[in-house]
Amino acid sequence: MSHKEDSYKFKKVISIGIVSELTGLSQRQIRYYEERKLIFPDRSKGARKYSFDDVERLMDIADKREEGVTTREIRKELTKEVREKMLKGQMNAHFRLRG
Amino acid sequence: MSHKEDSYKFKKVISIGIVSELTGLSQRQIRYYEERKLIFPDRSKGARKYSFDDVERLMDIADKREEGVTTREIRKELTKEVREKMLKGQMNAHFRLRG
DNA sequence: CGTGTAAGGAATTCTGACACG
DNA sequence: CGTGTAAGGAATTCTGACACG
Repeated sequence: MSHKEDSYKFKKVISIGIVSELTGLSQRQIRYYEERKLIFPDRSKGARKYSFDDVERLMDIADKREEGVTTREIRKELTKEVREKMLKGQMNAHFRLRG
Repeated sequence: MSHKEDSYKFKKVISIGIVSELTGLSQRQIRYYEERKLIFPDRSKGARKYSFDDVERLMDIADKREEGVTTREIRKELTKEVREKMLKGQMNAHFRLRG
């Protein structure tokens, strides 16, 4: 279930300059989306570090912004997704327990 | 045959400071192995950028160095591998052509 | 040969703020 | 609200060199 490649996708090692090149977003935009809690980089000695997964998420955010979706709405969608995943986890645990 | 994860593994986006943390090698060592043609980072505005594949390769190099293998020998092994891969590619082409 | 280090410069990143709308 | 920009500082990276062995 867990491949070695998974670590590549989720390991936060990319600096903001490269993320900006990869996504086409300005550093200002990327930092702002963090402020709005849409993205959660790690920090290595103060500097933000992103994963490939973060880069993909930023591209999704960019698409939604172009469609006119506000950061607030994107944030809500994220919250909802997290809520659904937790519920799913609960249900899995439930059915696992009951056969 | 080609997964999306492949691009994660080979995309050169990691700066030398992070590679140093990831491998435990000093920046001096990493640059020296490049000088000896054991590793081939990209450059983004002058700064070296490495892939996860490069990071793994550096760990292999580190292991060999600890065993006392010289950079020259490691370089020879690499040359040999490349030679073998080219031969294999030739053979694949050969048998594909002849059924 | 392989690695450490000090040196000086150039490029990167960070934060808080002002601007505009 | 979302993004641009100038500002000043701190941390990063680069190269060529000297050191040691």
